[in-house]
Amino acid sequence: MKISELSERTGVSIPTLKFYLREGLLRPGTLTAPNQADYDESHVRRARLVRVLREVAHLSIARIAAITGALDRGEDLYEVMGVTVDSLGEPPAGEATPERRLAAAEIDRLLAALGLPVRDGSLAREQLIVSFAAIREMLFPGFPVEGLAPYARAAADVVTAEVAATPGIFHAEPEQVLERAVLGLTLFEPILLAFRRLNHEKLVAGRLDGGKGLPGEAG
Amino acid sequence: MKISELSERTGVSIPTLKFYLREGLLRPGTLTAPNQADYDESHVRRARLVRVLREVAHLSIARIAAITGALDRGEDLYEVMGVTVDSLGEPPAGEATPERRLAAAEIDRLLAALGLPVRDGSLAREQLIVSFAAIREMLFPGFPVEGLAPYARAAADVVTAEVAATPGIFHAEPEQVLERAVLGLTLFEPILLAFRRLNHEKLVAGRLDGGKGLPGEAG
DNA sequence: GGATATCGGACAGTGACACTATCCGATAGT
DNA sequence: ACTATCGGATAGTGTCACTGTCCGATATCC
Repeated sequence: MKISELSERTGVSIPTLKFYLREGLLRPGTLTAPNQADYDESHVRRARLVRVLREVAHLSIARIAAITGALDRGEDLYEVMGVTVDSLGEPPAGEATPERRLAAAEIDRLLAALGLPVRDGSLAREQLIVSFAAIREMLFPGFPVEGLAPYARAAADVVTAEVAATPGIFHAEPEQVLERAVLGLTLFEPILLAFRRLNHEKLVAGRLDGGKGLPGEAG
Repeated sequence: MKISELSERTGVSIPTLKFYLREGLLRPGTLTAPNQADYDESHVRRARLVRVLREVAHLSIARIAAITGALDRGEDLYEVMGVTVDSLGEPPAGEATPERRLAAAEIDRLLAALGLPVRDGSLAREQLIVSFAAIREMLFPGFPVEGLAPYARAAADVVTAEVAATPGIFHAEPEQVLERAVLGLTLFEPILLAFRRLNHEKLVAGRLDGGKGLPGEAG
């Protein structure tokens, strides 16, 4: 198919598809003439993957390029998941303060105790460190690492449920296993967050007219 | 204190503080002369709040302005939490397709069954809808809304643990209850996500070599 | 009390980002 | 043959979060 059909099938505009081609998010089509290229179903799937990564996971083009690069290079599942984990969210912004270094040591201890992988430079690890340090600095001074255990447990529960719900996932065609792993990792994140946010809203709503714990004007 | 001291105490540069003042994230100091202003501890706390919202939660200036606006207007806790929930993450990018409208109806049904608040225009609800629709479209066609229940349960568990861990939180000084609620909502999100991501990494690592860790070059 | 540093405030400029527009000569479809 | 569309290259756009510069006024140090 030509680029116009690819555009119609995916809802991505032609200039944007050209941009994705330039950035390497989309592999070039097969040239049938110096200025005619042929795109196939894999391009359709890829364009949709890029769109969902942009619009649902809100990843930058550079980070999507890292993921599609790993996919196109034929990396194995572990490598692709690592790249994807390192592409979700942004790298930490601040500096490496002493507090953060202390937090890092404690986080590493906790992760080891939980049997979770501690890749060097893992973005998930970095985020744990900066969030934990910020919690200690601004919210609960002296907060213990063990206080994070409920989150680790909840996350493990969710992943266990995910595995139970998708028994055959590792037995599909190899090319699509990787894509589906990326999608599974990213598409359920907003759901988990949304439920937590709504639970918080529910909590304060209950506080307001169950016990009138309201600190507003009434003080 | 003057702006230079505020800058030193918070680690935020003077031009950036001026920018925050212009954008209304920081209330103006008390003028002691036409070109001399006095800042206090509330400004220090606010500047740090803005920083953590930028660097840890990655919120845009406009969204932080919505939160600080609610704080400064003296809105009640429920209102502030609602504004904060609507400021976390980005609004959905795509269009309202028929699939999304169907997804919306099912999500609303699920939320009602779970007793979660369904404010009109709630960003959390929107994110549930677009993610759920994307899951159905690209990952698991025919995926039932009930499949989201494990996420709702995990989120509820986490919030329950949070409440249990912070018994006195609603009895602090009113001004700080709101700030702490915002911080509690935002600072623990990256932690929950990070643990899920690491659990996924662990899962595929286990898949690859039956329990070993890294696939490295040999993979 | 005079020199110098810093002040608050206004406004312009910067660099990154994600597209979007325009132009080109070549090819496809009728 | 003629018009629409093609792929590819280059340049331009709008937004965002700062950052830099300038101003006249005030604080601070000798």
